[in-house]
Amino acid sequence: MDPLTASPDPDATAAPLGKRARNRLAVEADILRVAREHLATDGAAALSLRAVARDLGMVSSGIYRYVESRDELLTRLIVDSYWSLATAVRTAHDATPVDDLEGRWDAIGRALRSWAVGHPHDFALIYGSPVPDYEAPAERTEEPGTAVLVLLVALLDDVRRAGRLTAPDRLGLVAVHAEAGVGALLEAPMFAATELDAVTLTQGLAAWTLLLGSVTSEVFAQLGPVPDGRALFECLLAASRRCVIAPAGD
Amino acid sequence: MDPLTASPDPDATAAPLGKRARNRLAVEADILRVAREHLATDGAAALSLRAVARDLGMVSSGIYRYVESRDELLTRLIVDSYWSLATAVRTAHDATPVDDLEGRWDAIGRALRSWAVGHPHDFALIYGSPVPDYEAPAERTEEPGTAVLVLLVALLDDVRRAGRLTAPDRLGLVAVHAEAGVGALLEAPMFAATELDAVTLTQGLAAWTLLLGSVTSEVFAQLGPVPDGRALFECLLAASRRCVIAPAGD
DNA sequence: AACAAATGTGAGCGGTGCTCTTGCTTTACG
DNA sequence: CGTAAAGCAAGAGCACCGCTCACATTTGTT
Repeated sequence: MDPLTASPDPDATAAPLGKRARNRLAVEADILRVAREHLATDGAAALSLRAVARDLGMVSSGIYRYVESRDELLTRLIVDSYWSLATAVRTAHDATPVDDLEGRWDAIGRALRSWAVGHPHDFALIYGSPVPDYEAPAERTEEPGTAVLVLLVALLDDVRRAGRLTAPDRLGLVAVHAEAGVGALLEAPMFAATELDAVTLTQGLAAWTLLLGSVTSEVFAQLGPVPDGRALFECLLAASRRCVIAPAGD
Repeated sequence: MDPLTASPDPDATAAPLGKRARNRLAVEADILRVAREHLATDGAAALSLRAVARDLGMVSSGIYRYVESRDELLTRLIVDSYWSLATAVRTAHDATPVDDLEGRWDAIGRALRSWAVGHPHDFALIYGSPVPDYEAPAERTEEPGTAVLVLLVALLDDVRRAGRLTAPDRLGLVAVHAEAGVGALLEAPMFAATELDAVTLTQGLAAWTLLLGSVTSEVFAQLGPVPDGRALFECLLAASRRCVIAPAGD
């Protein structure tokens, strides 16, 4: 089991960290590790605090000294998964030359797919049906949850700046609909450094929706058994790319 | 609660149907009705046979006379939802003139969305993350599950026949990838009456993936709060339509 | 050494899916 | 018509779950 965790450690307190505090961190890490194992083998719905405690050799009630509730554990796993995905995608993206726009899109898409295929349950945790009666606290998931989108927005703006944007009418986009649909979103801080308009953002959303839909469809086997998932994905990846980036000689 | 059910009744046995058999059918219908209510209010994961039995005034063990297990009840709900969705989509589609290709696509898309928005938990049951340790028996879900796809395939073939197909290179489709990805699928009986090739089918899958992704994204709120979901959907619907149907004057 | 905070422990509550046995009622058949 | 079979309601019970509480123990600090 890979560590999966890579959340940046904002407050690297150099406090001495007594024996007790150190042990607490270790136990918390153990809990998260075992929980991830259970998640990977049995899925989120089957995640049981009692089972995790049992695996760690502690009494069932003891785990509540370290984890507030099952939902809280789920939240930690979700945040963890978000970071894991974000770093995987970012790593792949950053390994591609900035001026290779198509390459950057493909890198993001392929990284997303391979992460999702490798961590299907984690993927389901963040992009699957929401767990009933549970809502991830926005203040903890917002940053990692939008990390991938931030990357996409930057790429989208680079495409615009390079004059490589696919013509919106190729997607049949109606400006007034796009404005109504996502215009207000452009006020978000995420778009502060960009010069994106509603139509372009909508193009980006179409591409992202197609991309995410491709991965979802494959991971959740929504189309039943497909001869070659990888090949099909390459086709859909190309289609999603074309939603935003026009072919070179155009 | 609308009946939701509309599965065709293939064997309308005119058997006398004694008192006992009649009661059994009534109880089974009651169970499904109450289960659907619970599903609509609390979601699939919170569906409890005990709670359903309690609502029906029967002892917890009694419900097992009518339902084999919780999974079996889930299967029935899934099949039910499939039929409900399929008839909603089919009804909307059939109300559109056959030669209005764009209209037919839009009708399917809008019907899908409005059904999903109106029955979010049922939608999650069908197109959400699969329930762990549970796999819907293919022989019971295949027919209703592919009903919508059958409709799309027919439309796709009509588009091809009308010479209105979007040029595949607009989607950046690579023939060899498409062949590897979905070529073998064309052997399925679903495509018997059509003359579709792998590339065209892949186009259709791209369009469907984008369409389904749009709905999923909205119902599961994957993008967070969006100003106007309806307007955004119209944009993505148009984009998905353009994956298969070229503009009229082309 | 003494004290308070952090931690470990086990019992217990109400909930779940599911099985089994015990009677009772309805149906079907000789 | 009577009897045997099949269907059914009811309850106890098993193992699991999330979670709480009172209590004992350990630990770090004053």
